[in-house]
Amino acid sequence: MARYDPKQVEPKWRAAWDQAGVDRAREYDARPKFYALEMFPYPSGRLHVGHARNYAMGDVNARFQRARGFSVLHPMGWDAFGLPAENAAAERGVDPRQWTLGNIEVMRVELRRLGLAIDWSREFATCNPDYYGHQQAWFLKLWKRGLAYRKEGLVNWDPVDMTVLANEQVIDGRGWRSDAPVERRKLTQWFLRITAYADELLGGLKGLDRWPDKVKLMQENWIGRSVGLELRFDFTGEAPADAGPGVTVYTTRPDTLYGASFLAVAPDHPLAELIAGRDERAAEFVARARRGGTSEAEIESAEKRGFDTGLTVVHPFAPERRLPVWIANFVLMDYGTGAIFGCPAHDQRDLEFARKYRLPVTPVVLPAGEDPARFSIVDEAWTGPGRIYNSAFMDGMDVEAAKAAAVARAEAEGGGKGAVVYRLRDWGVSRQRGWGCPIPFIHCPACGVVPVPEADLPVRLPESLDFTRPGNPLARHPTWKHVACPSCGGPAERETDTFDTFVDSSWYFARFADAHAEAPIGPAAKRWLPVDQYIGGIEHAVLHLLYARFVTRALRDEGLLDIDEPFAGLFTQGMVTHETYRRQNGEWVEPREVKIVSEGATRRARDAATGEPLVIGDPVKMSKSKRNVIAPAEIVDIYGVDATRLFLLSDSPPDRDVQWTTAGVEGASRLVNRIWAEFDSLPPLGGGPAPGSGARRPEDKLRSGGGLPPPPLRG
RNA sequence: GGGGACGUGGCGGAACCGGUAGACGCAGCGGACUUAAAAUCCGCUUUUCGCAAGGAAGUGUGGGUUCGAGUCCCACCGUCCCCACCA
Repeated sequence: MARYDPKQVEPKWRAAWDQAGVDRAREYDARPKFYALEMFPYPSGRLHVGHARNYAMGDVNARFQRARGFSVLHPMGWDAFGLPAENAAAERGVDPRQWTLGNIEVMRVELRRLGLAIDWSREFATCNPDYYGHQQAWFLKLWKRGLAYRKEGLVNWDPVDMTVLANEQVIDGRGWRSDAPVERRKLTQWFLRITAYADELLGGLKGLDRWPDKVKLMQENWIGRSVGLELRFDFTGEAPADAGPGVTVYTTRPDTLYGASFLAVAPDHPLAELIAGRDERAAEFVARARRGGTSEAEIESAEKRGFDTGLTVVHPFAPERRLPVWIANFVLMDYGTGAIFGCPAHDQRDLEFARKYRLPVTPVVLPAGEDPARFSIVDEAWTGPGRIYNSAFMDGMDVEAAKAAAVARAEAEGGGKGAVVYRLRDWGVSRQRGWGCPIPFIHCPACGVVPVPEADLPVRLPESLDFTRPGNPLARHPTWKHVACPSCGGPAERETDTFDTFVDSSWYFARFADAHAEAPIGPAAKRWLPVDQYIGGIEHAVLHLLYARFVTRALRDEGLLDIDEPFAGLFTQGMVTHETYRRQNGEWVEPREVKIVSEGATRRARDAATGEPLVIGDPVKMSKSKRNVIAPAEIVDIYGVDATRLFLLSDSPPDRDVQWTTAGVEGASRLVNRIWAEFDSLPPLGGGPAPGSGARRPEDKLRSGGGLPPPPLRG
């Protein structure tokens, strides 16, 4: 065979590998284990070159580790619940299950064609009751431990589609499908208590020495630990009877307490709601503040607005001072205590607020080199270091010493205590969606929230659902939700919310380790976990990777796992980009319709059919809207798997973006051909002359000066 | 507003602990093979001066440390990413 023909060679070896079962992971194997995993795909229906690059990397690693003598587990499955299936159902009337399973069939064929060393015997899809039933089982266990709970919380509510949206589904303050302004709405939702592990999740990062620093830093910032003081300001005179003795605020700057000129509570703070219930103007203010968007533009332009409740509190360190209590739109209910003390001299937001409502501005931190008699705050709050003044017992201290002194005094006088607060919020896992894992609970008018008995798991989705109308199809299904209460036997209703799909992906790696086990996590998980090398996109740096780290710990405490960290090594690969092509009228043109002409060093693009000149745009992430998507199947057809993979892995460092170019894959293809020709020209192993090349021996070939130079010697 | 990463030929990029800058690939130029082309193979290819031998400059900009800096330090310019009314 003179030339390499991938169409002949590749199927032969794929079949040989399959038959020999070389990719099967063996449980009983004396060699040390290696668990290689790439983030499993959503079955969108078509394999993307980004997938091809991701799985080629994982495949190279899996084969390399096997060659090094490890017993390798390298599985594959499908993150199969999610919105695209519902959208397809709504738009084309197809059944989400059929749509999803059909996509899996197509993508499995495409993946297998890539010749990946995957143990397909462990394949599963998260939309299969065999998988999600186990998820329901461990969720019930976490509920019994108090790690899963229901509470009323503020959510992004799409008033047109009538569903909660994840933050990622809110684009510039509007629902991504309906384009309706998203409201902040109070809704009772299921939560997982990830905050109980905040400290451990933060501390655990230190041990992850095979994770990119960038990802660890992003998680650290996301968890956002801060040390400060919780302090109660007591009401003066007549406060509403049910308002309690005062308002508890949280601050990281207790050193600036003597600069306080007001208190402010969030519009959702119980006190604000209490006032709103008695005062129409307050109610109006609260309603308006709640409507405010969370998009970047809105926050930047959002004016600081407040409502004076008329209540006053006593300054805990200076009882003669009275401070007004405001409701302010810039105070967040779900951070700290939902209430702050305003120190305009040393906080920019407080300063803007104070200027608008003519509240006093008293500096208490003197920057080095300033004269205390002359120093004043104009437009910019001073947030830097300095010496404390105007502050009684803290006068003369530096900022850090004053913080400690203020906390000590607040604790001694009983009104406050040092407190560590995290930016991290509990994980809201409820979605009003029909194509997801049902949350296994039953609402009984007599018994309240009752767990589905373990024997009744899995709680299966009904066979058919109506996705053509907005809202949750499970909630309006005629029969599905009506059940007898497991506790009293009376009529009751199922929970109709389903899990956020990040729950599905928070433990799949553990299921792969014992994919057919009776229990959610089988005994073989002990052998394989943790994942030794995990590979995926940087876009999951926080959400998926943090959720998986949390669930691993929660399941460990439940006795299901015996590891702290799910992924010992992490690698984040770059995206595959491609040039874009546009007509003069701005219309995007697909690469396959473009002819590239080189004129000296400059490249020009023309429409391959009409010759119309096209504008070449910078390489950007492949997307349908810019029509610059390359389907791996077409490339593999032309160049074969090896050339395609070689190009994707060699043209650019794996953690950086790679620009897809036809010239590049052609170069890779030439190399594959040269290697083939080199070996093809050698005599067969049994001796005798090789066809067409004379009786050359390998040594002659290496010495002949032709072909590749010898590799450099390395230490 | 806060945090982080990165700036090297026409292009993607290499250079590991501070020690020959530009590996490898693409594009380009020249040659071999061929009636011709494709394919393949060989050579050249940072810029600039020079017929050549050879010389000079050169890793975003300006400083600094060092015998020696793409690499370390400071400032600036630019690009990208993450978070963001987080008290």
